[in-house]
Amino acid sequence: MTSHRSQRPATIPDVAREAGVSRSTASRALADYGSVSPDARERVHAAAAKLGYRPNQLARSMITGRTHTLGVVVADIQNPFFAGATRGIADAARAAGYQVLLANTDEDLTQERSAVKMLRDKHVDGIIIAPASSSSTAHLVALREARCPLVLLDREVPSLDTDTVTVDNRGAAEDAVRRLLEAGHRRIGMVTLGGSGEERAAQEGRHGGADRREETDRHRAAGRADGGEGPQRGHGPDRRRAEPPAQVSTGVERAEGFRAALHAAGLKDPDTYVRVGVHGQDPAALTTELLRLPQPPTALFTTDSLIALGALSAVQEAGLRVPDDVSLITFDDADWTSVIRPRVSVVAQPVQELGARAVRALVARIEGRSQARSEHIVLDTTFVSRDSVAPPPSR
Amino acid sequence: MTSHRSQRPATIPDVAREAGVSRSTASRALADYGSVSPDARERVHAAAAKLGYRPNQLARSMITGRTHTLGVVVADIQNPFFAGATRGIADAARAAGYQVLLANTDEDLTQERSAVKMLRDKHVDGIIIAPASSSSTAHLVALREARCPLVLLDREVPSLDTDTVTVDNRGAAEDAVRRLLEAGHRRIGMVTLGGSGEERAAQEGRHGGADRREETDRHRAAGRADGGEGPQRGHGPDRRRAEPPAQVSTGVERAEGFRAALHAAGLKDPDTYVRVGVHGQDPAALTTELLRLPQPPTALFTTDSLIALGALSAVQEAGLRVPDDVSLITFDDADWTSVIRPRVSVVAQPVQELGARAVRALVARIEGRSQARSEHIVLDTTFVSRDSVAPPPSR
DNA sequence: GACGAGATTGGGAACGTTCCCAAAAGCATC
DNA sequence: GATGCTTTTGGGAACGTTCCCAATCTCGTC
Repeated sequence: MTSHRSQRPATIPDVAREAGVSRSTASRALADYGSVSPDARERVHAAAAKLGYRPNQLARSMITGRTHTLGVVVADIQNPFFAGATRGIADAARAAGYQVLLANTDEDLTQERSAVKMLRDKHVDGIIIAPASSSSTAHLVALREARCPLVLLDREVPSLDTDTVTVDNRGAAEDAVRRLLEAGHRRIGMVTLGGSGEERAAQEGRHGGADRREETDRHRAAGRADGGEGPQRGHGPDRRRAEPPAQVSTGVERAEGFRAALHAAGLKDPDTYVRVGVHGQDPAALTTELLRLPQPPTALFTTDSLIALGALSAVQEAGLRVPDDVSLITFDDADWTSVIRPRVSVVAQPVQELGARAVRALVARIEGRSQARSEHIVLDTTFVSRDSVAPPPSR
Repeated sequence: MTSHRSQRPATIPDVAREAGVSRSTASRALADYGSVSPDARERVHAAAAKLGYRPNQLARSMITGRTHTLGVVVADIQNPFFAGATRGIADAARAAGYQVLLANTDEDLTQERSAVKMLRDKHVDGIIIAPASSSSTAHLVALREARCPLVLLDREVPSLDTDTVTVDNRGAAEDAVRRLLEAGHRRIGMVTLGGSGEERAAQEGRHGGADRREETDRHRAAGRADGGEGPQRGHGPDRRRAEPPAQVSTGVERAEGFRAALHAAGLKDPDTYVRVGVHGQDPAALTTELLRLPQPPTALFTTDSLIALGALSAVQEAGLRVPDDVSLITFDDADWTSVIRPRVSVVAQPVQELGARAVRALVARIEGRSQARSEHIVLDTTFVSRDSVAPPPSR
């Protein structure tokens, strides 16, 4: 086969000519629709094999309006969480007959917007996105208006009516923190990273200097610790920059769960030990800040495995030990958590499954076999109890 | 703008009509080529903005023959090495104005072949691949024959004349092992994973027809695994399953470096402590096998961070400690290697840079600005000395 | 006012497919 | 042999763009 080693790849007209039929008949025989006589069908297939014919998907997409391609927009493929989710997406997409066009945004809204634009221009059949912001969502709204199927992965956007695949972040965080409380901890720290520096600077109203941004972020992060829940609001008029909207829903929800647990235990000022950094910031520094407090936390709750690593190194740097001096629970069951000593107790998310379900929901939407109402899939997390939680040190 | 919220997205004819010019003029004004009067240009741009015109890249690709899309085929996006490389690829591609179509093959040749086929059908401008096999490469050869730009990432295929981006695996491995030797070790184990189970099963001869080709490959690869160095050949006929062919070039080269170091130190039977598993196999089990030997190795060399994790857990399982009982060096500076105690000494590869260089080489090839001869980029590894290497225990 | 050079413009074709529809062929029935 | 039905076939158009080329316009010069 493929004996004719012609320069130009064979097209349907070529195959038709070789088989002695018309374009239409050849097309029907190859795509297997309409009616074709057994004889013609066979000749066409033989000709196609002989010429090494491969259908041009671009041309096909032009006509059918379908590319069989899914756009995937994530913050950071290097984060094991997203690597796992992407893996799940890739596998499920392949199984469903779709390919994956990947964009990495580094939590940067500008990049996210341009990625979405590109994906639209390339006419992907649908998009799976872990949006960098739950507030700046014009590009996502536009997507919906253009009737482009859209599934939100891991993160939610309250104002957007679309399918989502998430976990119960609030509940899982509350459960994890409750375990720390049950171990006897009263001073529990939370370290998380949320939103992009860029967006925050933009929201602050100034956008010029790149380093001023850092500075605002810092205030913001500190401010975030001030709350966001109603009761804590009335700080006075000039604290405006002290009430930053938490950018990604997961961060917000986990913080809510964190607070709820503390609240239920009758602890006040739950945000004393909360540190929210911007993406790219060193979580170790944030942790060190906590550990240097006059009354440092005796337990730490971190919202992903990379942050946990930073926290761990800050703890070591401070000459402290897990779990004797500081207990630790983190979101995400990274590969090292069960090998490192002490093994780290984690809130395990079904990362691949999250991606796979997103694909299934998206494909269902694309292929028109799903109800009008948007679907909100919430998968279970699993608390994996290991050795990083102990009672607080007795002083 | 975009006041006309029409169902069908605007096309060039729409814009032309709105601006009162012809299709051609509109196209020229938008794509900015040929000559267009300032007046016409302005009217066209105004019309485009008003209608919210977005060029259809599919149609454009049909004409230009360029999709501005790069195909990326990797074994496992969840492996931090590939996650990092993919990250580098995604970033560099975006910078160069390309998008990334991702395929995950799980080291499975069948999947790899079909991924390559799909990418060709979608007319990607070029492909970056970390091939699962350095011997079964018909699909890659076909790619070359179709003049599809191709860059090999991380792994080489000797028989294929194309650009490659790698590190000096042999040298880096030799250097690492030499360090173990210098610390006084004489029994050094190597744990690696190579090739896919599927291919091996096929190569063992049981797998139906169509694979006889594969079988010949096996003999070749086996010869290669023996070192290619004459002296070590004669092991006797029945040791065949003790000499699994390392399928991917990195595995082979690292094994070569390993043997070269032992050889230079005057040690014989360098393969006594070499364990090669198939992809998906548990590296901990392989390690345990080594540790249970009557004369177990006092140092371990692993070829990626996931294997190191497995080795580490086997060492712990055996009640041994790093580095007191067993020293460890691994390829790949995963995030946890500097946080875990003891910190693990590693051969760090410039993962993102590897991906970025692959993109640059590929884009240069695509855009025709590279010489005819294929380019072999070899990046430097860095040995990061930490705390996992100590002298062997004195008995 | 005729001429030519250069800018500007618009129509037609092309890319490779699928889809629509009308024509042709096959075949049984009256 | 004409009629009607079904199967098979092929030509034309369409998708939305870019490219080619010839036609027109502008304008300065003799």
